[in-house]
Amino acid sequence: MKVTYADIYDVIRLIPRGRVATYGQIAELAGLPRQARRVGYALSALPKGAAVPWQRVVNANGEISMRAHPGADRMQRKLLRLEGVVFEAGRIPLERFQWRPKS
DNA sequence: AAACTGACTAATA
DNA sequence: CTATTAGCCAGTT
Repeated sequence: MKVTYADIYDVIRLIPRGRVATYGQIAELAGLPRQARRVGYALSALPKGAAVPWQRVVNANGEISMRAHPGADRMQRKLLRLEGVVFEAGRIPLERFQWRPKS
């Protein structure tokens, strides 16, 4: 079946406040195993003003991934800290903050 | 229709 | 720690 960017956005909307998810994790939940990259592609195409908590998506290392817009990584960090997510040595301890759906 | 564009990950050296 | 490699495709122009 065809998985569109909108489907990926739907998964990202499920991430609770104060939690983060990795690209690979979202890819898997969206039915796209091993296609983490496409999640990144979808986010880069995210329309301005879309109701998607994009800041809760980080890479597998708990770090913020680079993007075209300069300074955006700094803002992402700020937004996450406001939600209670802690950064240690420039990264998020995923064992504590990664979203675990269903459990 | 065809070319171009991108927020990744895991494995290996 | 860094570098390289293979795996992946919808949306926009």
